[in-house]
Amino acid sequence: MRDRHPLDDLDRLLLALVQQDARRPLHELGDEVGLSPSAVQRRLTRLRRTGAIRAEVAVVAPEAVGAELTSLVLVALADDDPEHHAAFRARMRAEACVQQCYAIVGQWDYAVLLVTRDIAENRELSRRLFVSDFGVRRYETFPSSGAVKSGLTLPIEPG
Amino acid sequence: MRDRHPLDDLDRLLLALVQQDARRPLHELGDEVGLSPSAVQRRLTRLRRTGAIRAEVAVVAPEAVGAELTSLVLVALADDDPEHHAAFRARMRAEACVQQCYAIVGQWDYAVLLVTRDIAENRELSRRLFVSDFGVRRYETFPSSGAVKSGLTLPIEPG
DNA sequence: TCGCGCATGCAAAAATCTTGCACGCATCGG
DNA sequence: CCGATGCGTGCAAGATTTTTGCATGCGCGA
Repeated sequence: MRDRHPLDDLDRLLLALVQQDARRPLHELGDEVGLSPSAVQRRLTRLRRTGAIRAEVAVVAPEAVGAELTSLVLVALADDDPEHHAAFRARMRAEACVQQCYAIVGQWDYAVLLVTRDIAENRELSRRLFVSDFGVRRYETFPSSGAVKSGLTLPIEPG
Repeated sequence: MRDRHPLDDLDRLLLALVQQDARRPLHELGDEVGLSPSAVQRRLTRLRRTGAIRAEVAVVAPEAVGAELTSLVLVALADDDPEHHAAFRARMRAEACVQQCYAIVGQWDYAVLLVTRDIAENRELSRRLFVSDFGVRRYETFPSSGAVKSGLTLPIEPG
């Protein structure tokens, strides 16, 4: 969270590297950016502490764990009642199958990325998450027929 | 890719752990699942080799690198010409600002998650990516006013 | 029953990470 | 102008972690 430090080019370079592969040893990263292993180490710990690096995680293949169906669900709530929105958000955060959820502006209020075992589970989940309470007015599901690209790899430019 | 092995419960448990935090030492994971460090190690390398673990990456905070604006773009191509689709997909894969892109079924063909510095860059990018060539018929942009939940954390259940 | 494949634990060896220390460099105030 | 101070660095020792060889145990099929 705390971006006390403005991030210099070396920081950005390191971020670009570790967001591709977080397992590379410090001396390798060091070679690449022209820094000693310990300097790299200290920068990384600072980036972690300040929140520039949120986490270091393994990316699991959905098929490998039986998550065969990914779908995008657009949701519109019935009103702008903050309570309804808060409840909806909380529900999204709590539900494991909700991989991502963005509040969006336009004719829809939320975009939800749902990962489920199959169509049945998806439907069951939708029925549970997107109706009645939470003040959902309507929702529309777009099943994915395949991820063209998926990841959290941000574009990082110097400067 | 190769899911030669069916993944037992320990594998799933390990996946669930490392997808939360890929930096925990083997002996810690071992304690948690009841396995020696080397056994954990061998399972993890197998999971990597078979593709169940796609990558281990650092999750970078978008704001930290000047990516202030995330938006969802729904895209419909003009026709089902495989060439057009292939070209479009290639373009999506190539573009750094395209974080995610899913082929979807319904009134839209693709859902694209665009990460940009600001509205100007977003617009510039859209103009470049979603018109003329690639056979894009129309597209609609939904700027995100905040991520309720974002990550690649899959639900992993035993069995 | 025997043999084989496979996963495990253990322990040694290798690699990596961590940390204390001294130095260089820039900024700031006297 | 000059010394104090803060900050980041490299180096090297020490701690931790990862990797690997080896022997064992278990399940399954011949």
